[in-house]
Amino acid sequence: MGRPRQFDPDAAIDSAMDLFWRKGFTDTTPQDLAAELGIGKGSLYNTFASKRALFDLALRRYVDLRAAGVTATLDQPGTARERLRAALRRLADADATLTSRGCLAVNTAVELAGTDEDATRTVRQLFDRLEGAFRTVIEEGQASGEIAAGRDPGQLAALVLTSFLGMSVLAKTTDADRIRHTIDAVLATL
Amino acid sequence: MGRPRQFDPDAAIDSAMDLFWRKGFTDTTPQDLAAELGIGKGSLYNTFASKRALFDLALRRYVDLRAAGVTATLDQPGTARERLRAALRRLADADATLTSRGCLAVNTAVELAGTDEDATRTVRQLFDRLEGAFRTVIEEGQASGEIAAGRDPGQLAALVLTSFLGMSVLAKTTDADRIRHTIDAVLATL
DNA sequence: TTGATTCTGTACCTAGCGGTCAAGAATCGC
DNA sequence: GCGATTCTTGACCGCTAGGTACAGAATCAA
Repeated sequence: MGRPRQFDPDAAIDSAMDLFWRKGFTDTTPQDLAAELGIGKGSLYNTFASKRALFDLALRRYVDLRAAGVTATLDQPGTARERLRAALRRLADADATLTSRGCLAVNTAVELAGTDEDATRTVRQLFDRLEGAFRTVIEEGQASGEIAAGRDPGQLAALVLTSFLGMSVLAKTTDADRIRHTIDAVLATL
Repeated sequence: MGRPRQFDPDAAIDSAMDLFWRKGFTDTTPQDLAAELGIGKGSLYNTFASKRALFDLALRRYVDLRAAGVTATLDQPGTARERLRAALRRLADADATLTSRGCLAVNTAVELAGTDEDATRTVRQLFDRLEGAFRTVIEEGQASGEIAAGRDPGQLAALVLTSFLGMSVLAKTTDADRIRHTIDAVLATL
């Protein structure tokens, strides 16, 4: 009972994710959030405990979305190489475009790691999931003879992950073309 | 004439660089800076136009220090591979240690790119300088037969740069050991 | 000395932050 | 219809940010 909520909290988290993604945690104010969600500040704080709590939900959603997106792409049919390229493209496109906001997880790592253990853990979780997914495809590629079997798949996966993180940084200072070239460079080494 | 300044502005920039490096631009307050430099806020603003202007000086200094350090390491005697490893180690050690503050340029790219064209340019300058230096060593390695000559040196240099940026991000969430492993992974692909 | 000049510390200013609260509006069970 | 309950709006609050003003302290030229 009681007055029904006049907005969808779930959609609100999506919008909040978008804002935090574009502006970062610190530079996003409660005003900004309320305006973006189209609600009053009171409703915001009535539904979410604090700016920080909302950010947590948004970050978790981002991590789930990314992880799911990448594994889905990697599970598509095709050679290991093709699937890896598609996955990196997908990540890069989602992150690099739209005023080059980069990757929320990377942005958060840089902004909050060291001061916020919770956020750091969530970010690390995404990194680990991505690395694990990369490793699986690489091993498949090695099994099919498509990728040289001599090299440690864990090492290769670490390289791919690190390159992706680097691309997310690069995306903030350069154009999408350079990102695509970098993807080529990564795949050429496998 | 007039009362002589009671602190060294040059040393002040160094201290400021250190603070900005650890806490980021937004989270560093004029109070913090004055305290760290051991001077009053009045002196701070009498010497430097604004927090932003001080940051600019600090960032430029960082860029010069890094660029000089890397080229110096790469100019040392040794094989191309050895020199590259030393350079990456040096970068990683300077950036990863000490409460894992990462790389000031990377941090700045993530925090300020998109809203601050000046800072973005300065950061991009460092990235370009690093990539250029990497490329030179790689070409030397190819000439001496130490690195496979078949691959585009520009592509390899882009890969090394991107990996370094990725490591700077990773450094904020993981321990130094993982960074060292990643360096190995990068060198193994050359 | 005295003045002109430039530094120094501290009090102060305005704006905006993250967050709270009171008054009213919807909904429900009865 | 009437409470009880929960949401919504918008005014409000304490605090700190980035920055300024000002009175005093050093210096130098004359």
